Amino acid sequence: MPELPEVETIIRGLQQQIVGQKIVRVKVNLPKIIRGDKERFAFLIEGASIEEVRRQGKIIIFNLSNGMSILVHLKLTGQLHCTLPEKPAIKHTHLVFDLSGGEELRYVDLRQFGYFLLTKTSEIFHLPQLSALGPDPLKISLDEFKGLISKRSGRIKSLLLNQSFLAGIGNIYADEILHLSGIHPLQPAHILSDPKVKRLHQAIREVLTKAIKYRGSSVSDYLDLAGQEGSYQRFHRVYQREGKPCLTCQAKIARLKIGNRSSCFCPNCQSYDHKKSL
DNA sequence: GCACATGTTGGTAA
DNA sequence: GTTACCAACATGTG
Repeated sequence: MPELPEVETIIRGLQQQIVGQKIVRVKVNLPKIIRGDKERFAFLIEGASIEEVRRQGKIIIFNLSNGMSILVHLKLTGQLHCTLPEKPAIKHTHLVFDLSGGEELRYVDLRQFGYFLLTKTSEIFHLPQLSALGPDPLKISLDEFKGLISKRSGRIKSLLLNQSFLAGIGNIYADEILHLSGIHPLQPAHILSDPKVKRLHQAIREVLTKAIKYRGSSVSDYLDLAGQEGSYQRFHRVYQREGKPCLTCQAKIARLKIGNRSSCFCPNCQSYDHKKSL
């Protein structure tokens, strides 16, 4: 479930708890999680210190003291846990870093879709995983956003999920953002009226900022570094609420498959634009 | 057991 | 470029 707010919560935890520590030892339980050179992965990072942790979109980047960087994508069910070594490893613990501070950083991933990718820090921006990402949804200006959206003819729901358009929004927040901005998920992007584009830009900031404040949404699996749930799911207005009354107008929340993803929305609150109103 | 659902994205084909 | 579909995988629900 980790989308931008969950990943942001995790990197803030990492910045507080593990930056500055040395990676003493690496245990790989499930090599397929490592992209690229599985054999040398542990060898190349043991002994290096973690100098910086940041994110780009949903990707977590660890910069190490030896000129290497680790990219981590949690995909659907990846989790990073920082715990004392005494704590028994839970099922699906695929990777363990022993840290000089005495704790362990563990990677747990039920569905095994996530990955760790080791690369030279100097080559990081040549990686397609990073270079293909669009701007950060919290940083893009309204004008920039207008420019991008006017060039896209696809359906707005799919566009919000497209990481090369904006990096970080996933299925939960796309549905919540569209509801807050009153836009139908099938709306073609380029014929949104100016006021709606402005509302959308605003809704993106509002939803993501508030979700970060509440440390993300724990729908089924997501937990933060300390194993704690987020609480933004309390504020979900449409996501996974098919058939329930809209919290704004009482109409029944509907669900559609759009681009193979389920989309929940209120047919009454969320309407289409035809680019006439300005 | 079966059918379908679940946070992501990468590859392929049209 | 867009779009649609299937793939990776484990588990839960009806």
